Amino acid sequence: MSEVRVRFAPSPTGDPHVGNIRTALFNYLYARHTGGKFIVRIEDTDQVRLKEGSDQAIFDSLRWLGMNWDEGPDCGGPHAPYRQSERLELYKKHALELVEKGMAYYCFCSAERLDQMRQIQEAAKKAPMYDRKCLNLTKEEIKAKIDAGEPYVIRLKVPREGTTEFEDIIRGKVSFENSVVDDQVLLKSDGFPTYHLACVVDDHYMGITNVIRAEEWISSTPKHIMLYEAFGWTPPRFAHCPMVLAPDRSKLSKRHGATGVKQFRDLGYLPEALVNFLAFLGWAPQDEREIFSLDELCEAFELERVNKAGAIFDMNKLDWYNGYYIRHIATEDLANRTLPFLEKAGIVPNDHDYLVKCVALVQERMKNLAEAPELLDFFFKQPEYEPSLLIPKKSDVETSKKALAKCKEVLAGLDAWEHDAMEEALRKAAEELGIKSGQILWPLRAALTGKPASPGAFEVTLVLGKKEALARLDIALERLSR
RNA sequence: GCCCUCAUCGUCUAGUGGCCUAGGACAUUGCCCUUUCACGGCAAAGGCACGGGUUCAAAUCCCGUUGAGGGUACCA
Repeated sequence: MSEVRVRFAPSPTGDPHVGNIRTALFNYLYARHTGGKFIVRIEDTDQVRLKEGSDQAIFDSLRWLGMNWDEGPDCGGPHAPYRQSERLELYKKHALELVEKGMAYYCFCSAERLDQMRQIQEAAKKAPMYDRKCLNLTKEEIKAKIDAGEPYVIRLKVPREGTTEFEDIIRGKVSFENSVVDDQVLLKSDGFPTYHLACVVDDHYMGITNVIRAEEWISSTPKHIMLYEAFGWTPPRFAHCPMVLAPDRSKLSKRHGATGVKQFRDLGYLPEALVNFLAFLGWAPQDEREIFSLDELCEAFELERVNKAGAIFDMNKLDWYNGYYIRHIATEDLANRTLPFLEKAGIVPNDHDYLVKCVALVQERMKNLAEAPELLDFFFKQPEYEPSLLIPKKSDVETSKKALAKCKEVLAGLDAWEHDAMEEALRKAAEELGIKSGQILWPLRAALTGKPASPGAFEVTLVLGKKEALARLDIALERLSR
């Protein structure tokens, strides 16, 4: 058995969609699991949909998620070029070869005529299909039209009889009546190939052994198989992955919110979380583990275990994964990753050790990196808050004043600036005042953080330092006295 | 319309004829921990789309129905 070779073949139309990236992931995992090669190929055969900078967005996204490739437009390889717009001659040559063999033909029909034809067919409740008007043009007629500069396309001559079937790795046997397959355009009038021609030619010459792609391609697979047969090539093995769906079960699209990989990065998702989540959309291991690193996925992934049914992209689960990874990476690492988000919010931590200490306190509360500023801002500036925040439920102004004054006294007199001593001293203080610990700890915490929810009072006090803590207590006391 | 594909808790899924009284995770609810919010722990609720077969035995096999998704372009 020869080496597995798979490819991710996106068209450069912008920030890659998470659904496409999930397909890329499955390709990548299959390649790494089998010790095969993972190839990136840019399918830029549609000049209309091209978007500037897409190649880079694709490379960035793959790299960000940790998927590296063995051959591609940027790094080359034995079957370069890996950008279809640079292989036009090859496609044209093969289209012509099929015309020569009588398996494809020139078509001079205008877009308008095709449109009209389809409308009539639809009105008659028939499947829209090319009517083969140009199938029987004579050599002379064809030559005359070409010489006259008439635009043309080349169409595959699909047999009207028989069936075409294939064994899908995920779905098993899939079969189509040839009579429902249209005479697909192979070469467009602008000289570019259609996807169908280009991917078959490239997959053949690039030695692709397994075509792993989304379910939406099932219906075009018979056309591809016919092409392999027409050229006399052995088709690769096919595996059609389930679709990634929106919560309403429709195709996940922009109207459902974030769909691009870069969007998720900007929203504060960790690549580890996105990878783990995406891998579990349509695949599950044999055991009940939920947490897998990319390497562990490579180890465990089996194409045969991929599900058939479409999977809804569940943000809740993604959030859980993200929170999980945030809690489990090193604090130092997390601090570095929050930096861009903090800076964007105008928080510029100049003391790295201090930042790490602060991050440690919010690590188990953070669901995504974008929350870092609102979780951490009070560590870097005096917080704004309503005085009422200083008064916990079942307490009152006077008690809070008393408590805060006592805090000042206790903290100022504390020699050992560490957790246990502070806790002991403050709890004792509450006892002396005859109030519950919550009646002293809530005001303290609120005075320091300005938030109803935050890390614990002792931890925050410790990190903020004696001087800052006392200053904030003064401000709190002042606010309560207004 | 036609063609293809699919169908287990709300969601992602385990399950390949008896280990299923259908397991796990997310979400939800309750309790515990607790100065708050989280985290963590414990518990609860919640599912084999429907109808026929086959079989001693079916979530698992077959047929049909329904529903959902995809395709039906000189887009990929």
